[in-house]
Amino acid sequence: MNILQELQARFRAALVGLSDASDADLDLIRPAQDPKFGDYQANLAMPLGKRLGRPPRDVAAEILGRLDAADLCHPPEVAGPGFINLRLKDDYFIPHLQAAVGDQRLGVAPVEKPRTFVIDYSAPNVAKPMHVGHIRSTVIGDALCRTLRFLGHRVISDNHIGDWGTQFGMILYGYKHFLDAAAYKNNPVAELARLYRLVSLVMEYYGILDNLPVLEKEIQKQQKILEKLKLEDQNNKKIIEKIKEQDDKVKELRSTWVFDNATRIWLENGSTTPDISKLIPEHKEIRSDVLAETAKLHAGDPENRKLWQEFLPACEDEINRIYGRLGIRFDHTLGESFYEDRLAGVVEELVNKGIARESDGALCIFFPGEKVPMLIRKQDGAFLYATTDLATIRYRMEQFHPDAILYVVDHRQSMHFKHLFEAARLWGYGDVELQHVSFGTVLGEDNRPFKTRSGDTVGLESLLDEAVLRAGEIVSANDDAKPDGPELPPERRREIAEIVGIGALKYADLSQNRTSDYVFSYDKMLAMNGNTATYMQYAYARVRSIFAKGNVDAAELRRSGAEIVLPTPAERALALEILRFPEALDRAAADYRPHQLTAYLFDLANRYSTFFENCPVLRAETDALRRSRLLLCDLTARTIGKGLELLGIKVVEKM
RNA sequence: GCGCCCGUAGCUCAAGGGAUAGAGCAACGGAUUUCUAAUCCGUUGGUUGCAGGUUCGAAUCCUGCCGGGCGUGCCA
Repeated sequence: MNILQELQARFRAALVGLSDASDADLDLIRPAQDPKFGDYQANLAMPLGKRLGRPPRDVAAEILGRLDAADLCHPPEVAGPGFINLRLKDDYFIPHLQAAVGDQRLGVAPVEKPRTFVIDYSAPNVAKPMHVGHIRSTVIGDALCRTLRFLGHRVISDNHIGDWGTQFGMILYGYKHFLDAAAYKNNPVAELARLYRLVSLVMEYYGILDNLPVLEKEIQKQQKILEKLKLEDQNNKKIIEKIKEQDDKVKELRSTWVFDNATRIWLENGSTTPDISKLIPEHKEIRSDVLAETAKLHAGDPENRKLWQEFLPACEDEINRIYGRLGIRFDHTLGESFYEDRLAGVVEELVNKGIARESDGALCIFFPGEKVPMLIRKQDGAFLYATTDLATIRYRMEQFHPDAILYVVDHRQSMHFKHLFEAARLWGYGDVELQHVSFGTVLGEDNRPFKTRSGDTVGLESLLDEAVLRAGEIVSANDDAKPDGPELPPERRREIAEIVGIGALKYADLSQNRTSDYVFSYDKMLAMNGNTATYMQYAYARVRSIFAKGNVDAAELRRSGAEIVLPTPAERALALEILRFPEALDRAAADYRPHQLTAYLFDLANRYSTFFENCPVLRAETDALRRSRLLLCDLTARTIGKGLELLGIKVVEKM
């Protein structure tokens, strides 16, 4: 039961015949901003009055004259310039609450018109360990899958893994030159990760070696420009500004040089772990050789192909282990390699249709009014990720016939997706909704991209371990402080810590508007106050604890036919909040923003806390009131549990 | 240079063109023989970067400026 939808339906009927009214006006029916305005408010009389050329209050009065909602709410009031304030009758919504008691879906009706979604998220490069950068895509994508699926849509999740790129060339090179056979036999994943790191360090060394002279030249050039500027009119404000800008530019170049040079020395004198200083001289051509290994793989070289087939399962096992820990699964894992044999055909067709054309030796798709094209084939004949993405769209359209394809990818790729979607439309895929569900960067508490102290990106697994470790400390401290003494054995504490730690990590990400960067903080995500998973899990556990303490069987209670009554404001507020669950899910799904759901859960948990403070449950004055309150507790817990489940977060019975 | 995004309380963030811009943290003051205080209640704190404009109504839409991030032809 969606109260908002019901109100909108009633208003729609009341607006019939009122010229110029449309469904868009119904969007202006909302939950009240302030309790003193009632439960819901309709703000549609103002724009309507404007369009009809009549005083809004008159329009509001006319609408109310036609409105048939006496069963839903008390007589509405017109306030201010024409706000219509609506106060629901308890008799109206209590039966819906009562219905939710016996409903697996908590009164959330499936959508009338299910759509088919393909959701593309996580997409790590499987040749290297997952890191902090993968968490947002993975967590947000998973939450969207779960939420849309629960709402009744058909959802196909597809992990478009990187299993065909240069990273595999690096591992191939490493395997052929640096392999520790015993280590590989013992733990292939760890050895491949070691090889990857080794090769990338040596490559970085030669990259820097090449880059330093270029930097020096550029510094000289920019320095000259700076000197010239200094000779100009020093009273001109614009010149002074330019000098400052130019000075910053030079400084930045110099600091890059200093940093790169320090890295060079660091790599040369053997202070790295592992020490690569002895390897450097023996692998002067590593960068082109790695590319050659990649090219050989793509060309079908039997040895490289065989090795790739050997590596891939190990790499996939590794990421699957982490997905297992995160509770994430995919319907499909169709990586880049899956599309390899389709790319040439895609390019040929785009050229034949006149969508792509040659430019500087590459094949490009140009867009009206845009300077930069999208490249679909390089000068050397190799394909690019744009090519794969186009082939992927075709495959998904043919295989799944989706109404929408969502790409949960960070915002830095917005131009790529703009181009990709435009190209897809030119190619004939104009009907499908193509959405870049973008998100910001994960920052450290210094407001810079989250890195370790030595500057490496943080591995995803160590992130999980740290969150779980800290959660464990909190769980133990709390259990030790319980009034009747600790009740959790060590292994149970560990299980709870895993759920609390990983839940905190996910929730911290999901509760933020995905479009902005977000600042990563263990302390904040594990805080017990505020909008955190821990607070929500705690609210859930407290409810369960009441049932345990009162020796109440929740399932039996639900079947008992006990009635809900709402004698106090705290109970009424909690009851209404429970019924708003469907509205929150709709909002979260509408713009693919899970933080709408977390915000709702936080509101719900807050109302519950107020209720919990004010309304004794087990010690309620009468047995009827006790049973009513137990039902409210149960509904709250189930709603929190379901909401968290849709976010991919688990709950515990005790914590 | 061009393009995209962002700028809200000391900090981290909310706010569907709607009434007095809200939370958490921090600070301060209260509540506990706990139905789990990992809590609750309250106080303080704002020129929503600046200047215009559109509108009955702007944090939100438009224009310009200031500040920041990201991207910008053969990586993904």
